Amino acid sequence: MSQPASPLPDRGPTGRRAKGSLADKSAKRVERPAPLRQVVYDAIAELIINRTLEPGQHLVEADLAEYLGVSRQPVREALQRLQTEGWVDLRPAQGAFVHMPTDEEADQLLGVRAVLETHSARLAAACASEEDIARLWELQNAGLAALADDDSEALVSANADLHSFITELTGNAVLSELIGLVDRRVRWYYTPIARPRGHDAWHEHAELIESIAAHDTDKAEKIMAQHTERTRQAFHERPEATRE
Amino acid sequence: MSQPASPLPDRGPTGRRAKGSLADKSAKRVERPAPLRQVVYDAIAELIINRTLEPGQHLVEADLAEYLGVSRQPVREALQRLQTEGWVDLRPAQGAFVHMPTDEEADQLLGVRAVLETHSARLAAACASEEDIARLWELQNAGLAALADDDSEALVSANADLHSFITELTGNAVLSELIGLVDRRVRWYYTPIARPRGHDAWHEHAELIESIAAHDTDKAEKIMAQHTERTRQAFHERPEATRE
DNA sequence: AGTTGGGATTTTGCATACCAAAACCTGTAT
DNA sequence: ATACAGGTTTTGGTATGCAAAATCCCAACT
Repeated sequence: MSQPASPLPDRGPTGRRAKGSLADKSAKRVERPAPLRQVVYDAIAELIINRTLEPGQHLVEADLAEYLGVSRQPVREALQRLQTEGWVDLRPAQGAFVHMPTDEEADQLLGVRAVLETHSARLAAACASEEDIARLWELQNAGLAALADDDSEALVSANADLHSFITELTGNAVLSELIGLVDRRVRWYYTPIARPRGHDAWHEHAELIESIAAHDTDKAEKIMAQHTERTRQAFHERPEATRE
Repeated sequence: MSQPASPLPDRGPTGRRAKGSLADKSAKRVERPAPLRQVVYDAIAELIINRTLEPGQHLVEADLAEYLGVSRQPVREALQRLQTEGWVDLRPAQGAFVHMPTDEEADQLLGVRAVLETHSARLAAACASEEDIARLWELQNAGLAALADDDSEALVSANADLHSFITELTGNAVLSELIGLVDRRVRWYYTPIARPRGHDAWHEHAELIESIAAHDTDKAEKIMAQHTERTRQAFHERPEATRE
């Protein structure tokens, strides 16, 4: 045998799209209707995040399907993706249960986030362009506005936007994807401390952006390390009332 | 409305398993037959790793289902998990294509891996017990044996075992899960350089284990940073022949 | 040559129906 | 209370059907 033949029927040449005549970059595809499983995923995730579905609750496929007006198939697929991303636990032969967050897990997530974001800040400082910096200040101002309005939800969202833009600056797709995953989960735990932490956090953001603008990698790294570590501290010192 | 009522039928109390009478720790459940989707996942992943299915190849659900002797459903579910873990790309309305690894992506993966493993080494050095150390030396010897046998596959496997045990030492489940994900993908790219890199790598491992045994967190961190960075370098200097 | 256009075919995405095995629930007898 | 027996629910998987979308193929046209 000269080479391992595929056990699957031959489907012709593997690499389509061979010659790139029309611009490869900025390939803004035609708008495609989102697959149903994606819509279902978003819907269930939203129900979990806003606590409509409580931690520990048993999610019955048939019930979800009926409630959302779809069949069991997309619900099953959504639940499995929700598992891989930590929103639900899938117990064999028993089904899906809304994940029960523990303090220990939150701490671990915040720890991993700190490491990834710190590295991300260093890379971002190394390669941010002028317009990137401008965009950073825009996002910073959006956050300050939310802070002034005392809008907790907008604050969390603005924070996520700023951090996620920094990760994109790194040019490391793998890194930003990973941070995105961790951040979305952190956000769930984070909401209760967003308000008290807000003032300090956005002051630290300003320093961070300045060091990125100056391409001072060491300083950016250091500030982000402090920033994420303080968020972690804030979580541990959060008021009793927000604990389940 | 006093509290957001669940839109789903009431299924009684949410938290089963309330009172932890029997030991919660070391809960070694009854052996359960692996779900079919898991078996299918492993099978397809194996076919991809050993290059039976080539990068870029179009995977047709029906063909895979027939080949594996199952229906389309478990194949679909496996393919979707394979996507979230980077093995295949799922294009809407077109199906699954074996992921085509690029040098850039490999570099990004190795970069993220370096950050995570470095942090992991620090934590491991902080909290490794005597028997943990003993186990580390066992794994180290297994690696040296594979090196002596010039068994490339065993070498990659032993390397993965050692690194994965170190991540478990951290006691950070989130961290070890994430590293596991990244490592499995790195392994794919890594195989071609395992042999030349082998000798140096296992020498570095010895230093690493020593510093962990001495609970010297700074040194462990530093050595792991060098170790992973050198692996990254080795990848860039790999022989032409191994490039696709 | 090269490109355009229009079916025919294939494949996905989802719905529906059905079933065995496992887990759960309940009531009764110990 | 505990244990047991039987009925119900739920999962996990199979099979099938079908509309929409993408692909492929081939002939007609510059």
